[in-house]
Amino acid sequence: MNEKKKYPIRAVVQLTGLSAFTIRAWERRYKTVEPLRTETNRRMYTEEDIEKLKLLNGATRNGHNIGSIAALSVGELRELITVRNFNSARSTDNGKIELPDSADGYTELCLNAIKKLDQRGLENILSKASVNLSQPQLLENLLLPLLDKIGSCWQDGSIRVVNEHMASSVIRTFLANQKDSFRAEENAPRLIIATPTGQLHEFGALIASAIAAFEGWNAVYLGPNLPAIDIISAAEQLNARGVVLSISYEIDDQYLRRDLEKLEMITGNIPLIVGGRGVKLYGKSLENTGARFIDDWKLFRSALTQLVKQPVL
Amino acid sequence: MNEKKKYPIRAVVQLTGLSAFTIRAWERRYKTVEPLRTETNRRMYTEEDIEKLKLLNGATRNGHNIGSIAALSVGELRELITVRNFNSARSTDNGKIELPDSADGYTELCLNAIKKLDQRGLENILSKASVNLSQPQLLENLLLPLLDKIGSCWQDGSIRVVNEHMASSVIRTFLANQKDSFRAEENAPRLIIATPTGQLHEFGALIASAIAAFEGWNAVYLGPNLPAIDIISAAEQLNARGVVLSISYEIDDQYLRRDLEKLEMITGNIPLIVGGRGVKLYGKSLENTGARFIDDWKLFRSALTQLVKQPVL
DNA sequence: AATATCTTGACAAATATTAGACAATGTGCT
DNA sequence: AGCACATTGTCTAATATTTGTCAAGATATT
Repeated sequence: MNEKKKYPIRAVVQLTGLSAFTIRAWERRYKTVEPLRTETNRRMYTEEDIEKLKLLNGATRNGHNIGSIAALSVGELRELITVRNFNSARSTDNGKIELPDSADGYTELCLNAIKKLDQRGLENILSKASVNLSQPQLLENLLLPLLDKIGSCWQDGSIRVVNEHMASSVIRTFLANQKDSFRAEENAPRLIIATPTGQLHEFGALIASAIAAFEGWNAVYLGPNLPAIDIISAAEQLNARGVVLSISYEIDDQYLRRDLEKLEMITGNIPLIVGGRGVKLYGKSLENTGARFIDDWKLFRSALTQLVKQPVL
Repeated sequence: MNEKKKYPIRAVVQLTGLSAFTIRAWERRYKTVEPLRTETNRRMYTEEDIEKLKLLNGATRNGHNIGSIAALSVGELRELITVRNFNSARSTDNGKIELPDSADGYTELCLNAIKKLDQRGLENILSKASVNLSQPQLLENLLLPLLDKIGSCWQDGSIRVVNEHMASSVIRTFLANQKDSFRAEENAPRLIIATPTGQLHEFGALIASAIAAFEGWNAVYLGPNLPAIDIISAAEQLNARGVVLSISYEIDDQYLRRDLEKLEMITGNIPLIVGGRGVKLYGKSLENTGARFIDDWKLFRSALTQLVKQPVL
């Protein structure tokens, strides 16, 4: 009953990040989308139109030229983007693929907004970035460096607690939404993501959730600071294909150590991936669980795709 | 309780942030709302009228033409504003959950999803509820009772930590998005919201943020667990019209007490509202700050509208 | 008496529309 | 390399529509 939601061009501009000029030019030249018109000749777009424009925008940012992809369907476009992303190693064109479209620039912008306590501004920048950068760039070239910088600025006193907390809050919901916007099919393989006891920083886990969702997993994010046993039993209850733990603190923690050692008996046949800066400290405690250790996000992606291929036991 | 309270146009202006000119023009041109009249022909608006106007205001800010959305129902408008994740056009609306009529029904559904660790289900129910319930109902009749129940279930052991954390995580981003849906004008009066040192539960503050945004404030949510001094200095830096602190724990905390006492010297002329269950414990520490104490959400709403009217010092 | 609200009509700023132009860039051909 | 050509985002100009704001004059409220 609600299939008749229509959006005027101004809303589309806000939603896609494209300029109205561009949208109209694309329509005129390539018939990308041909929105219905009101009686007074105003364009009215459907949600599907908008989705297609978003995808086209993403694809062009990644080096495709609009003229040759304009005719593709939404499905084909989605595939185009994920495929591109899958084997990002291929560099047929002359290095232009790297597209250093200044994720750094965004990082600076974000940092400024944070220093000015400009919550709204930070939200806006992130949302702009999310349409102008590819998902891996967004996470690995913008958010991770940003979180690093926030950390160091906090330590050298150039930002205060409030700034740090405000930023955390915004980034946290941004990441959660990021994950939601890539919802997989209902029956996609499930992945459980959490941070174990004593680990309060949940950014690693949130980023992992977003990546997993992007890679087509049905990612269930349980939250920070959870006992290992509970995590595993949740994984069993949900019939998960894998479990991801994020350990960020680089401080050895007796509790956590003991907690992790318990995993050994429970982990059963559910593959376990452990990632984060603090991961090296606990290698010994986890050696009997068959856990895979990862301290690099690219590795995480490939570990996920491996996991997909693995037979279900 | 057939509270047929009626509001004159002056009140509607306060509550919606629209000008009286605009409200009348909308009525004349698009029949947005057609309030009843007194015997002397003055417009008298119902609460539903006001909500619709608020929603229309929000939708126009999101790029919609007032002319083309004026005829939509309240529900359709709420749906229109929830732009966040409509990426998934393949939402598989298997109407297998029939929509409850009351907020209580939704609470039950949510609790079930939480017990089953059904993250996606919980998200879906909340998002459905947000279009079928008014904003006050959503917060006060669904989320608050739900949080209470989660708390008691957790204590009597009928749900575990994972369930509680998963729910927190989902509800938290839901609330943050709820706040974003009602973004006010850039120059709307600013309100700073935070929870002081030692207070980790941020739900109260998040709900306050959502309410404030709904009431037309430019709500800046700083985060949980912040030193009072930092909160106040942020308020000054941002030139805020008010500060809201949320104190949930009902355990007396020496640190917090001392921290709050410092507010006295800094609070200057920025009105301070303190709310939450734990608020009674600290009355004495705050008595010199002119703080207003609030332990009821309806009171919070009215306190906000009072604050709007207050002259800027 | 001062203020608030009502109706009607009107204005002006903002925004959308089309067609065409331009500059920057990439591509292909010699 | 070098040169013609194609691609593409941005922009102008002229026109039309949308929409917030207001003035004037009447009536109501405080």
